[in-house]
Amino acid sequence: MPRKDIKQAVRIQDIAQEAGVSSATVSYALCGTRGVSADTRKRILRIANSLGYIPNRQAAALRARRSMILGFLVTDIKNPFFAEIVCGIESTAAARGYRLMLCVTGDDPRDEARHLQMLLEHGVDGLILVPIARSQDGTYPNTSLLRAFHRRRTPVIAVVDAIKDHPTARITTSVYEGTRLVAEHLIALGHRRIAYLSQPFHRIQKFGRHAAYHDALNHAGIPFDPELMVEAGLTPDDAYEKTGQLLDSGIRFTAAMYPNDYMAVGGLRMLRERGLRVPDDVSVTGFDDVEWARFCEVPLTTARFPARALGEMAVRELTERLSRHAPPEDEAFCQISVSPTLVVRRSTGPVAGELGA
Amino acid sequence: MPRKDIKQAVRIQDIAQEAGVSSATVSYALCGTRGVSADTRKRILRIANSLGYIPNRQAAALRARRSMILGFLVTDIKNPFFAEIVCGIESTAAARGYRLMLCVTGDDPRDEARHLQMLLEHGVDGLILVPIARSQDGTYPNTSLLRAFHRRRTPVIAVVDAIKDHPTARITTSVYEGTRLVAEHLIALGHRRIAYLSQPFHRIQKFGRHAAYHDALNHAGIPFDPELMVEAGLTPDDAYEKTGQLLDSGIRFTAAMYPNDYMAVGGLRMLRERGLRVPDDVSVTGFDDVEWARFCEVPLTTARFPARALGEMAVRELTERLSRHAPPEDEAFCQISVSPTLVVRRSTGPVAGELGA
DNA sequence: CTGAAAGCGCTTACAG
DNA sequence: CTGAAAGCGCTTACAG
Repeated sequence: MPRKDIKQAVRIQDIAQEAGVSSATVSYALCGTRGVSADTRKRILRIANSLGYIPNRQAAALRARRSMILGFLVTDIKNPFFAEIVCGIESTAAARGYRLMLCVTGDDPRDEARHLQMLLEHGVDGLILVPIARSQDGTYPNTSLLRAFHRRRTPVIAVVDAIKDHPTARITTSVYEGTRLVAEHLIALGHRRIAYLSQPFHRIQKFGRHAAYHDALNHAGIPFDPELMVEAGLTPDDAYEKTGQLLDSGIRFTAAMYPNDYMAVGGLRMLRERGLRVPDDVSVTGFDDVEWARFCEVPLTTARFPARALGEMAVRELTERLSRHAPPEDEAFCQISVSPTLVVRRSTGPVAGELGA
Repeated sequence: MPRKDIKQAVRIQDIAQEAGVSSATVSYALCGTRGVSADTRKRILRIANSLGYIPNRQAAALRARRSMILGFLVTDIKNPFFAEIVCGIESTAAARGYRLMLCVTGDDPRDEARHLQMLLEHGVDGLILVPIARSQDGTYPNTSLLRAFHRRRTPVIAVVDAIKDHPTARITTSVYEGTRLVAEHLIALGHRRIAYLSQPFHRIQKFGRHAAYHDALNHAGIPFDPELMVEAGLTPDDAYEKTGQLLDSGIRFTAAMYPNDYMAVGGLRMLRERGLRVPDDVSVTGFDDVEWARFCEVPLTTARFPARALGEMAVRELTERLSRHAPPEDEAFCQISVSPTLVVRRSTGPVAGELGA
């Protein structure tokens, strides 16, 4: 028994009836997919408006095979660098009529798999992902799911990091360049014992951060000391911990590099708690140049990447490809690497003494 | 002409054929909506799996009138407080089988309207929103859109802020309590000239921040000085600016309150640039207790609200109501106000001298 | 426990 | 410029 008080949603059919035309005509008038006489169109629009018509996107999606939804899969939204990328993605997508389905993986491959599966089920028109989740062996664990996107002709674009051993479109940040820029800045200031509070090692790319660090030292004739290379988790809390352990170990260093600003603030805090002055006692560097980097305790020297623009570019590439009905052959339709700029602030300075020992 | 190389998506119908049963049985087996003999079920699941079946949620949504999507409308995702709420929402939603459609309004009522409209069109099953967008006259501008959600029996829950003059469910942070806690902490430290770098005034609630500030002063017998109440935008940059202008004006104050941590870091920076020590010269307070608050230049005294839990609660209320098929009568099915805890860190201290003049 | 069939609200060839 | 009709892939009464 249908309840009288539940107002049924108005459909295209209702407008058609009211306007005395077919539902096809209403659809064409509303979407502009085909010419409709000016009179009829105006009448239809007026009626749609007066009836409070709200198109049903599910139905449209089912029939037209496009959902007008983009998926974004990210490891951690609390990292302000990713938050800014989301901003860029959301606003650009909205301007083009797309909505954003947001998935947070917490850097867990199984979570990423579950989310990719759901994104497939919801029929997103395109996928942007930060594919940081890697297995311990360094390979990317979810290639089979990505292939499912490919089979459906759903374009996929990796952002920030590329996907290991899988040729997809990507807009990556040149971590090699950035790390090298930062390292050489420190070396130029006279630092020779530079600690690197790095990411989990299995996530490091072949020609990535570690390579840049090594090359910079090598180029300056500074021997590499493995003791200075410390593995840390991707949060300020872990950077804080690991910095403390490094100080406890008695290993000498005059500068500390962090793989992102988010972690660098954790490091800064530990140094302060141990009574060390930045940059007088230790120079500190971040990576990314998030909004907060210049508001830090000591404004951070860092490598700047245009986070917001990264998100905007990703959406542009995706939507352009969607509107082109591009041939599915070139999975890697976009291969961009964004270069950083070195931003020197107060957290770095010339060497004074050496820390530890 | 259908291309041979395009592999058609496998449908329930294909599984049914392979298994020699009806598509209804496949649907029941997959969703568990009705009993299916153990044998048949097992066979169906095996076939679905081997065929790489991916359910089409658009079709299911259209028929069953539930999209399994929740909408979240937020003013600014770069504010870490909101980023943390998103975390709570996303993980809780995912655990219950819902995806998240994220909309960022930038505190613009027109943008909010556009996004609400799209959320309606996409048929979200529930809506969580931070309804900060208000018109200049202090009323909430998008009530008519919210009524459209109500007509569809789509539950709506406001988070952080309530919706002015519109009875919806809500999980708000008690800004009155928080502000009062912070103000009285400063008063107890001997401060009498407390600047308040407030939000845009038209966004202030009746029994909100300003009332708490006034009451705290009043209670302590301190006269209110309107010069100390400064209107600022909701970003660190604007807080930075306005703090500078306040210093330039020569108005004396020994403490500065900010309406959130995000803005407080902007204030801290300006104070540092002017050579003022915190808390020796000026005490500073934030609001929210975001992750970064304790990593600040000077760790912030602030009022802590459980951001992540807020998001989790909102999703729980929403999904519980959805599964209950609750009567639509009580639009305000949830009326929770979360109380803060005062977190005292290094940014506040006893009065020394007075600033300015 | 199972099946045949209607229908969710659109879009889009097909025909005029 | 317009209409009649098929169909997207599901779910769900209805009937047995």
